[in-house]
Amino acid sequence: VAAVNTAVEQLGYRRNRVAQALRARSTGLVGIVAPQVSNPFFAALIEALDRELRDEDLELILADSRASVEEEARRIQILVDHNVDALFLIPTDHHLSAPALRFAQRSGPVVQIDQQVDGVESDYVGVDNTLGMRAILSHVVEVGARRVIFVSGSTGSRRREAFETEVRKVKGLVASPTLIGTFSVDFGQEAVAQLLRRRRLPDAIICGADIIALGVLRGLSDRHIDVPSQVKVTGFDGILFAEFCEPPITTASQPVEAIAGEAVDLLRARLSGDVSPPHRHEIAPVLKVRRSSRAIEAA
Amino acid sequence: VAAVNTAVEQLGYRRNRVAQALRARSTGLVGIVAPQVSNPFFAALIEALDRELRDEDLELILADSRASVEEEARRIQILVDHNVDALFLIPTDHHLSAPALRFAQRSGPVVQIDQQVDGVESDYVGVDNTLGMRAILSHVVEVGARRVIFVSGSTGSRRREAFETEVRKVKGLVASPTLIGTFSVDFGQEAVAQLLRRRRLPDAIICGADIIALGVLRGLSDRHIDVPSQVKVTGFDGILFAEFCEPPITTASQPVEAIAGEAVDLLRARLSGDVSPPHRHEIAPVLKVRRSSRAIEAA
DNA sequence: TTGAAAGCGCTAACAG
DNA sequence: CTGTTAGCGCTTTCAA
Repeated sequence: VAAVNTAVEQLGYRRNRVAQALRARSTGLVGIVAPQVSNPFFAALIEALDRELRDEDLELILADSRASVEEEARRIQILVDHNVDALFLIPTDHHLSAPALRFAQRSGPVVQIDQQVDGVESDYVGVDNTLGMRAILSHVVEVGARRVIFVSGSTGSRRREAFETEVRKVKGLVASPTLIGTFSVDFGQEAVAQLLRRRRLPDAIICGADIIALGVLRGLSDRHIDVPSQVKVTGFDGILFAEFCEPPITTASQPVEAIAGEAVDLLRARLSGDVSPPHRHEIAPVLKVRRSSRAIEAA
Repeated sequence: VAAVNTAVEQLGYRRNRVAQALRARSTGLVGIVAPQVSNPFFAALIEALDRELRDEDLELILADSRASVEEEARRIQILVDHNVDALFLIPTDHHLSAPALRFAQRSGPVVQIDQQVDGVESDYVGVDNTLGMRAILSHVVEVGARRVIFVSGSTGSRRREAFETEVRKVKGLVASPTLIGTFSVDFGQEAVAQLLRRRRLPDAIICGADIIALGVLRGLSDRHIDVPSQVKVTGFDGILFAEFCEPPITTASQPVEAIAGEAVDLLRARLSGDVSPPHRHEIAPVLKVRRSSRAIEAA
């Protein structure tokens, strides 16, 4: 019998995972819903999650929500229909994503990543935005900035709150009203245009994401405004390209591997029946100081 | 009865797609195996494929092969085990990926994207590398380059062949021996180090991918070699960040939406029973001339 | 037109 | 210890 088994399996028999899934009520599939796969930060995160999940014999079903709450809800519904064993969600909106998140939770474990929906009890893994903002702000004040402005996409609510709380704690900093748009290079460029319609440039532009900072740099360079001598710029996330642009961007770098590892650990625990209250895991970002915020030597 | 159906369904009934899949022998899942999700070109491609597939009621299972043939084979096996209805494959090696590709073909439609495996009959959608190389080479010769070198990752075989064929057709160009490494920023930097161990810089460094070009730029800038006045640099793919680096990189831009659209069209045809011989769809890239290859005004 | 039954491939449970 | 059976939820087929 054992011989038959061995022979048959070596002759290419593979058990049917669909039938298995029907019987066992477990597909071995995990969904991930992200606002934009082409944002290098999310792409890096997805790559890291994929790698972690491989060791668990779980496969990733990818769904891009295009930063739309409706699309997000739709994609979650579809993933749930496919009986994913669990779901990773990078919420699109800290408030409007709540119903979709709650719905997802009804059918299995959900781990929120990077962004947190307000007022919903749920597992979460992400970076500590307060620490990150504090590091960025104490750095820019150190290199001589006084007037600062925050520029971010609409979802970065926790990050925005962190900015607004921390900026008050740092002596000598004055914040102009925050500029909110989308997480895109284009918005970074547009933000510069908006800024220049005001009286004068701040000393530092604090961006909620590296891709926004990239656009800000381009907007400034198009107008022949030098970074860092005329204005300093910082990003957030630590994407590869923040290091390879000109000037390289100072950023709060998210430890993507650690986040993915922690997220999968949480998932594994839930899948093996852990019913303890939601965990919120906040991982410290790493401040990478680069030329975009360098102090001016001779004043 | 109809009333009951309506009522039941509105009360949250959803049919079980796993049971449906078992019965119908169709899961509604499509696999994609890519060498590196965090390469922005692949990320953009995956995003575009996801969008196209959404309209077909198909979901994407993502598998990163980490540019390893063994891992690629393993991931394909797993996707096949999950009964994906079809597979997109961005092969890791134009030769060594052949067994895995053949294996995948035995269990359903496969569309190769971006890279082609030699000697296997298979659907394929990608860019016309010959056209792209020709455009790049005639451009660099026009801006005064004479000695050129090709720097690429190991897989870019078609692209490399295109370079080596086309470079001979352009009057006035002389090619140094090609440098082959990996598709990464790091390799771009390393390639510059290797180049500088030789006697003298070429006039133009033709990179097989934008991310390599990014590394080349950094390697050159670290050594205070100016682009484009001392050496010209070109990329391939047209990733967003090729436009937002310094200097912006001249590149053969791949029309990602068109490629994804074509790939899904092919898939749809195969899924609805089309058994015509393999289609090879080569789409023309668009040359984007940027500062990294600008002619020097005053010679 | 409506309803019952069979079976997709698997595994847990139970009988021999 | 081995072998049979039932049933996961669906859809197709065939009968009433």
